[in-house]
Amino acid sequence: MKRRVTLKDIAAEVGVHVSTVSRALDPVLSSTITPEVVSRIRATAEQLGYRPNRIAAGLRTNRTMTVGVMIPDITNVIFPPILRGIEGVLEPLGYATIIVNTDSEAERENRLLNVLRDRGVDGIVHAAVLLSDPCIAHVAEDGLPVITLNRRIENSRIPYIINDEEAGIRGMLQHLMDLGHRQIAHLAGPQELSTGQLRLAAFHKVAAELGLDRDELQIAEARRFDEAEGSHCAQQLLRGGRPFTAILGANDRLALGAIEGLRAHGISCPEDVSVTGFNDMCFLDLIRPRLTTVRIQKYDAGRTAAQLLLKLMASGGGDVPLETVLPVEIVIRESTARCPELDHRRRRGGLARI
Amino acid sequence: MKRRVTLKDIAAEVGVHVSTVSRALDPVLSSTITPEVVSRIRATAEQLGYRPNRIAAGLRTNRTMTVGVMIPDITNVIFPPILRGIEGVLEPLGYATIIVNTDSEAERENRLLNVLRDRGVDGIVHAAVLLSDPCIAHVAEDGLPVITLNRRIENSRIPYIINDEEAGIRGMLQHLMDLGHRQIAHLAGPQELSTGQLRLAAFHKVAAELGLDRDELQIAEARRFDEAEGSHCAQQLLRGGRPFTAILGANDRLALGAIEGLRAHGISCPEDVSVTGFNDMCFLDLIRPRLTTVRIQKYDAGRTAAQLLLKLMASGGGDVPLETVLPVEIVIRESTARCPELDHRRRRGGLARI
DNA sequence: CTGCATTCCGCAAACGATTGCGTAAATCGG
DNA sequence: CCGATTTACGCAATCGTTTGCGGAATGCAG
Repeated sequence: MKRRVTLKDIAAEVGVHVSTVSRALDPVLSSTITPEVVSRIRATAEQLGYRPNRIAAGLRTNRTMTVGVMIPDITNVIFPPILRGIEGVLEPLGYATIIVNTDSEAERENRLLNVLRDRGVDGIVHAAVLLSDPCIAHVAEDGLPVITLNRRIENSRIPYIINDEEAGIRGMLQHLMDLGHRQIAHLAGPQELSTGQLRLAAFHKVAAELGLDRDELQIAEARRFDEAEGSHCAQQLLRGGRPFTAILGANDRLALGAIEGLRAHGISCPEDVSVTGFNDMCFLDLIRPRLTTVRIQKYDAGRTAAQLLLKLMASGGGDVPLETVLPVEIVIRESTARCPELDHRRRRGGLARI
Repeated sequence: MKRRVTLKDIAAEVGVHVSTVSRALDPVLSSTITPEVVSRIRATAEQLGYRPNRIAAGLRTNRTMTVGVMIPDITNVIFPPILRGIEGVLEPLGYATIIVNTDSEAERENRLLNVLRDRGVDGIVHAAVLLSDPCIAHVAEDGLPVITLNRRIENSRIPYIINDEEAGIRGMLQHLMDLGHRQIAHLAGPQELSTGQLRLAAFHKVAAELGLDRDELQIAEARRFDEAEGSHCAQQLLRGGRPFTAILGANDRLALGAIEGLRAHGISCPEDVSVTGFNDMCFLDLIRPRLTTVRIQKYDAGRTAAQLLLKLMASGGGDVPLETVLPVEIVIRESTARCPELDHRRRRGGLARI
C-alpha cells in the first residue's frame, strides 16, 4: 500500500508546524492563519495529493462524517428511492452512509446497530419497521442522534417521520364507497410490522367513521408483504364464502398478488372485484390492470429524514419536531370500478318498480 | 453522549495492563494469556458493555472492516440483489459496507472514490459501468484491493467479474431465428456504458456467426437504459419504414418500453413483433406479455465479488483469478412468437408453386 | 515609553487500540 | 541443581489529526 500523505509531510515541506497545517486546511480555522501561509499550505497539500484521514480525525473528534441507515431489505423497491433522498442531502455535505439490512429480525437488528456504533456513525436513520425494538431507544438516550422513518418508538423522544396512513386508508375507502362498494375485504400486512399494524387500525377506525357495516367487512392477515401472500389471502377469502366486491390491500404487492389469486379463480379485476394497493411502488404503470393506490413519499421522505438528522446532530435536538407526518396522495387507476352488485341491485330495483 | 467503555476501564477493573486486555479479547492472541485471566477479562468486558472502537483500531491497524461498493444507481432494481449478495458474504464476518451511487458520472465517481478512501475502506467492489474511468486503476495500483463487477478495466490488473454477454445475445438471437425471425432490430444501450457496448458488439459478432444478413438487421441506440428510451427507439424504428419482426433489447426496461411504443402504434407483441430483454429484472412475471429475456446472476454475482475481494484482501492478489465469467440463462416467456412474415412467405411460396 | 490587548503560531497532550520488545517467572532438560 | 528455553505479561511507542494553552510579536491607547 502506497504510503498516504499526512499533515506532517505538508508541515515539513512548508516549514510550519502540523497544527498550523491542520488549521490552514480547515475552512473556519484558516482565518487564524495569515493568508500567505494558508496559500502555501493549500498549494502543497494539493501538490502532494493530500487526502484527510477520517479515521484519525474521527478518533480525535468523535465525528466520522458517516451516517448509518437501517432498513428492512434493500431489495424492497420502496427503499432505494428513500436511500437516494437521504444521500441527496448528506452526500453534498461530505457524508457517507453505511446501509444495513435488518430483515425485520430483532436480534439481527441489534447486532447491526452495534456494527454501526462501532464504526462511530454520527447518527442513524432508522427505517426498519419491526415493532419490538428496545435497543435503538437506549442508543438514542445515550446521546447518538437518531431519526425513525415510518415508525414511532414508544416511550422515547426519538423524532419520527410517518406517512399519513389514515388519510391514505380513508382515501381508498372513500373511493371504493363512491363506486358503490360496501362489502370490502382488507388484506392486512404482518402485525409485527409497524405499517401492517397502522394500516389495519386505520381501516377499522375509518370504516366506522364512514358508517360502513362491520358485518360487510372482512380481514385477511398476510404473513409477509409479498405477492404470494396477497394471492393466498385472496383465495382464502374466496374459500370463506362470504361475498366481497372490493379488496383494500395494505400494500401494492399484496394487491397485485390478490389480483393474480382472483384471476386463478376466473374472477376479473376490476370487473368482478375492485382492488387497491398502498405505496405506489415503481413499475405499477407497466402492470395491467394499472393499480389504484396510495402514493407515499419516498425520495422526499428520505430527504426529510436526512435534514432532520442533520439538525439533530447540529443542535442536540432543541429544534427538531418530534413528529413529522408526510402527506399521501390518492392515485386512481384501472383496478377499481363501479361495484357490480350495485348495478345488479339497480336492475332489480327497477324490476321491483315494474 | 454517554462515555464509551474502553480497554482501559476493563484493565483497571481486572487489575491488568491494557495490552493484556487487548490480547485477551482477540481470538488468536488470547492463547498467549492464561485462561483464567482471559475469563476474567471477558466477563468484565461483557459486564461493562464494552464495544470495540473500530476507529481507534483502524488508525493503528489501517483496517476498518468496512468495504466500499460503487454502483450506478441503487434505484436500478438490478443492483439491490447484488448488494444483498455482497452483504451476505461480508456481514457474517463483521464487515460493513458503504454504498455510493455514481450516477454514471465520471467526476462524481472520482469524488466518491475519495469519500471511500478517506474512510479507510479495506477494499472496493466497483460495479459502476461508466467506460472512461482512470482513477480506480490508480487506486488499485496504490495497493487498495479492488474487484470490478460487469466490467474489465483496460490496462489494469484489477480482477473482474462479467456476465457471459455473448452467450446471452447468442441465445436470444438463436431463439428468434428458431422462430423464423430474420429481420431483427437491436435496441442498444448507451455506448458510454460497458453493458451497452458489450451487448452491441456481441450482437454484431453473433449475427455474423449465425449467418444473418446484415441488410436485414437494424440498430437503434438508446441514450438511457429506461422504458421511455425503449419506447422512443421502437417508434423511431417504425418511422424508419424498414420492416422488422423482432426487437432484441439490450436490457429489460428497453424491451418493456419498446412493447409500449409498438402498442401505441397498434402493433401487438408478440403477434406482430417479438421482443426480448436482458437481465430478467424483478416484477417481469407480473407484466404482460411476460418477457422473454436473458437472466443474469445478481445475488450470486454479488457473493462472488465479495468472496474474490476477501481473497484479494487476505492474499494480496496471488490467488485471485483475473477474469470470472458468470453464466447466463435463457428464459423463454410470452413476448416471442413465430415470425408472422414467415407464415406469410410460406403461403406465397405455395402460390408460387401453383 | 509603558502597559494592555490582539494576533499568529508552536507545543504537546489527547483520542483508543495494537503490537514489538524486554523482563521476570516458570518450565524443561541434562 | 543449574543453564537454557519458554511463557506471560507490562511498557511505551505508534497511528494522524485536533485543539487548548502559552509565548512571542505586533499594534493601540494613554
